[in-house]
Amino acid sequence: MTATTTEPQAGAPSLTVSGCCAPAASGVADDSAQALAAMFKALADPARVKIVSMLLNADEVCACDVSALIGKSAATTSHHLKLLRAAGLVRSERRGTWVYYTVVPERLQAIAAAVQPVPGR
Amino acid sequence: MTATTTEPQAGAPSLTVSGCCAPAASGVADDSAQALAAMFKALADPARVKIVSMLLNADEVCACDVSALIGKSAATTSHHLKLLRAAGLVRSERRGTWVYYTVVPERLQAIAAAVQPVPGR
DNA sequence: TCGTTGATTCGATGGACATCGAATCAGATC
DNA sequence: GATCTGATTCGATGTCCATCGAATCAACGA
Repeated sequence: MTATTTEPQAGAPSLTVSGCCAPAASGVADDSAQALAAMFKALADPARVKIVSMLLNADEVCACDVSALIGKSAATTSHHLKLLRAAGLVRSERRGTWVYYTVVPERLQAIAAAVQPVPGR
Repeated sequence: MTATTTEPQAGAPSLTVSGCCAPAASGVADDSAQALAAMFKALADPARVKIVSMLLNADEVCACDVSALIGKSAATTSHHLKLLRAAGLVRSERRGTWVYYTVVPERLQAIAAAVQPVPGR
């Protein structure tokens, strides 16, 4: 496995059903709901929220800094980064001894779009 | 407890630090991260994603319909609705025998804003 | 080649949560 | 008041997860 692992690149599902008028608010499909819930779950921890916050304010962050900034052990930090990577929200790149993390903007924008209210409502 | 319980109405925290230049990507404050993580956790379940999806596509939904649409028991449905209410993402209103749920747009927009990349980046 | 340092994985543990059946509460109707 | 129906709460249970210490892996420098 190389530095950047293969992550899910699902086409952004939206909470607002893209098709036509549902009979009585059918809602999103089962698999879409599952995919979205997985992304939300990846952010459902203060430590991971902080990590993504850091990445949003600096294009890349060294893993060695993450541990100190979230105040957790190296093992726990690696665990959180792994979950974020698995959710496709961040990417990792090894340069020599250090590993740098960057955000995946498309995925975050997908989340933003998912919770946006229907325009015509 | 009346129909509409008291829910958190925290001013939308943002993952992008609103203040000035952080020394080296300090990230969001501890309490803001916690508040955001709580909102994400409220959506970290397919059933709750479906519920919010329904509410985004219909201005209000009867609790009696929710149970059928997510395919869970009434008790479980009530549990999920309670969590969404506690997170301030939905509101409930009792009208006679039935309870109707509506989305809280500000809160969802807060989530959307939180994962939005910094404009000037 | 060896020791050093950073990153990840492994194993264990304590706590949180999704789920449901049963019980209870809240209105409405008779 | 009695009863019916919908909504919520309670208690129990099985599973998932956050956390850390220890072990392992990866790259670099002496």
